[in-house]
Amino acid sequence: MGQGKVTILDVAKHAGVVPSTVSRVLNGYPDVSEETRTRVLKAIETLGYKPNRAARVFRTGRTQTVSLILPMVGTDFYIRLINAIDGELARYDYDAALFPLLSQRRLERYRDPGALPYHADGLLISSLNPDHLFPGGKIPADLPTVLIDIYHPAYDTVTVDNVKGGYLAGEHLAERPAETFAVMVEERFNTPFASGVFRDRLQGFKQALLDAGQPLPEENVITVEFSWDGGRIAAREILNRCRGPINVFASCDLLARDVMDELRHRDLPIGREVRLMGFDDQPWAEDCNLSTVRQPIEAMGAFAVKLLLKRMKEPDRKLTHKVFEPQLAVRGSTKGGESGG
Amino acid sequence: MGQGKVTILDVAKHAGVVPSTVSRVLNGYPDVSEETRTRVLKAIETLGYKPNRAARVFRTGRTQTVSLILPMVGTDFYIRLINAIDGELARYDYDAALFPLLSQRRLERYRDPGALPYHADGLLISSLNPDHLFPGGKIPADLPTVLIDIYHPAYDTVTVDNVKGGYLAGEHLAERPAETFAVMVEERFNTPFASGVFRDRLQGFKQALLDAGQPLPEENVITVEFSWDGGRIAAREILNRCRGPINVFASCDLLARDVMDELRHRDLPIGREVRLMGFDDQPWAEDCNLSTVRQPIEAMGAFAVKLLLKRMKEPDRKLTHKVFEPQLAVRGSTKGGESGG
DNA sequence: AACGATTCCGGAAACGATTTTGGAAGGAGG
DNA sequence: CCTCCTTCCAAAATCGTTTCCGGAATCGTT
Repeated sequence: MGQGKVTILDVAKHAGVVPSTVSRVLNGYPDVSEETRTRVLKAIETLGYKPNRAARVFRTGRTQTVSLILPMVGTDFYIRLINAIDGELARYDYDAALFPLLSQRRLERYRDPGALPYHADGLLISSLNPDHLFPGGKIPADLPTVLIDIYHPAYDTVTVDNVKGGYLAGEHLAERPAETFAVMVEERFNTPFASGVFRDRLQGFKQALLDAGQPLPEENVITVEFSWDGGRIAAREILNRCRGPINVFASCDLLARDVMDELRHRDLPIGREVRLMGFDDQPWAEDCNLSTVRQPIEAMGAFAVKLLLKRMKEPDRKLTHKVFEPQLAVRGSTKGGESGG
Repeated sequence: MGQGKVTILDVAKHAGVVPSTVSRVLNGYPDVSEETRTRVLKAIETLGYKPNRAARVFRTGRTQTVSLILPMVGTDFYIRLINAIDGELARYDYDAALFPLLSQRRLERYRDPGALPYHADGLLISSLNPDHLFPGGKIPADLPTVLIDIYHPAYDTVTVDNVKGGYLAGEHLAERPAETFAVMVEERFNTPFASGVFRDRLQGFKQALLDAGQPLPEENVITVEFSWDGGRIAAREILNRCRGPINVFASCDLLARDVMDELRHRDLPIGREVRLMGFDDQPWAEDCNLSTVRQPIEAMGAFAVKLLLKRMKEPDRKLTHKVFEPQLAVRGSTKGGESGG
């Protein structure tokens, strides 16, 4: 029963009350006697009434929805971020809608202020620079917005200190003297998709080595494309160039795993002659026994949600630029060879 | 200019016309002279008018949106599927909103017919069984719906013939006589997340071996949990149990890659003494030289979108159950050892 | 018994667009 | 000059809810 055309008016009529009373029941407002409440509830039940979301959104101007715009959904970073954000939003009775920027066409559609992502109470943007994303650098719709994993002076931002992360990795490896290499992922700048995190990690890493008096030669920075065997290629090049003890810093764990596979293939014991660090602390990094740098992604996601909700409540509050600290996760892949006591 | 509160009425006033005329201009309807059109357009420009999506949706009852509900977003299958669906929908001027079922809490929210995913013109559900997903098995909102990667008699469905895929793999390996193993991923049934694809693949595989007169012993089916090193563990067990030529069928490529890593670690030449097949044809399978079974995910996504749009146009059309054929992708990991000429 | 406060509910005006209807102006044809 | 058809636009109804206002009934206090 209920052909989907039942309105609040029908319910009101059936219960012998007026629409505003039904609305009060629906929204849990006070000023409704227990008796009328049950009568209305019963009418809703028997008529199979389902509130019209469009009408409600239209009237109230609130969607109880937050849109999350991000480059893609497939990497571990985004998976964890999505999980964290979705979970936190659910706690506050908000829905989350995901909008990956999977094609040029999509991106162009999202330049229209009337596009679906802006049909929300707030906006979370991850790893994308509004300056490059939108013409004029302004987000099409005027929504409360928080940026994640990318810094921008004009928005609330939640980032992790990648320079610091690289520095930690550098410090850690510098304690174990060896010929040192850094494997980088190629970033294409001047696109919305280059957030500069890899550059920052490398910068911190170099600085740490410099501070330790072991500056990294420029030719020891090996840049590879991000493909499934980029790390293998890099590993081979390193092993061709060098025989003694080696330190390798890979700017992300995926890369590190490929390097590790290649080393294992050559039966090189990891952690003694060759030491390896990743970055990200992917879920499998512990199983791999891979030393790495951990980003508190879950905390970042939760913080971003809370920040956005605050911004939605007080549009005029001053900007927040939260920077999370990465943490060193030392495991077997760098265990041997300390120089100091 | 334009505090975000400009309505169609303001535009009309400014242009010296009536709201309905502005609406006609906005929607490209006829019966507007070129002169008024430009006048209205100019008023829109100077006032910075942005149409109110909520009002439009409310009035028209159309959202130009399709919701995609799926278990998660991180695996290659879903990434490709999302890409395909998103791209196809964009071609028809539809927006796509993603709703991964990441937590129990989320799932419960989505049982409410007023939840965000149902605020759309149509619904795509991937890999989830409505019977287990929703109490009573009925989708909360009465929307045009197409199921992907799972069969159900009461809905339009788009699936791939996993039994056939397993059969192809079995046939292929049976031509290369050896002790044969199958590595399975554990599926938890009676949850919304068990679509049965792995079971189907194994069933087809067994049948092929049976038809070839080389039935697969039950103890040669090795079931592992889906974790990063499940494949390694399986590989070790297989190698412990058997010395001669070996055929291994892994029910997905991820598993196959782990098996491969373990074999490589032991310096066993893949493709001669040990032959390996995967399933899925992940993007990196070609680089790995891994024989596998390819699912036409892109075609499935595009077909599902077209089917949904048809269903939206004609709610009474008869059900479609489209089954796509998987294809064998023969590569180096199974090249050697044919028995026949 | 009088009075203000509280509880409960009805009436009606919004919210901002689309859609339907009707009619004025202008042109063509008899 | 009258009729008939286009072309163009105005007027008003409408979508389904929420919210504001106000009045009647009930309650508690003095």
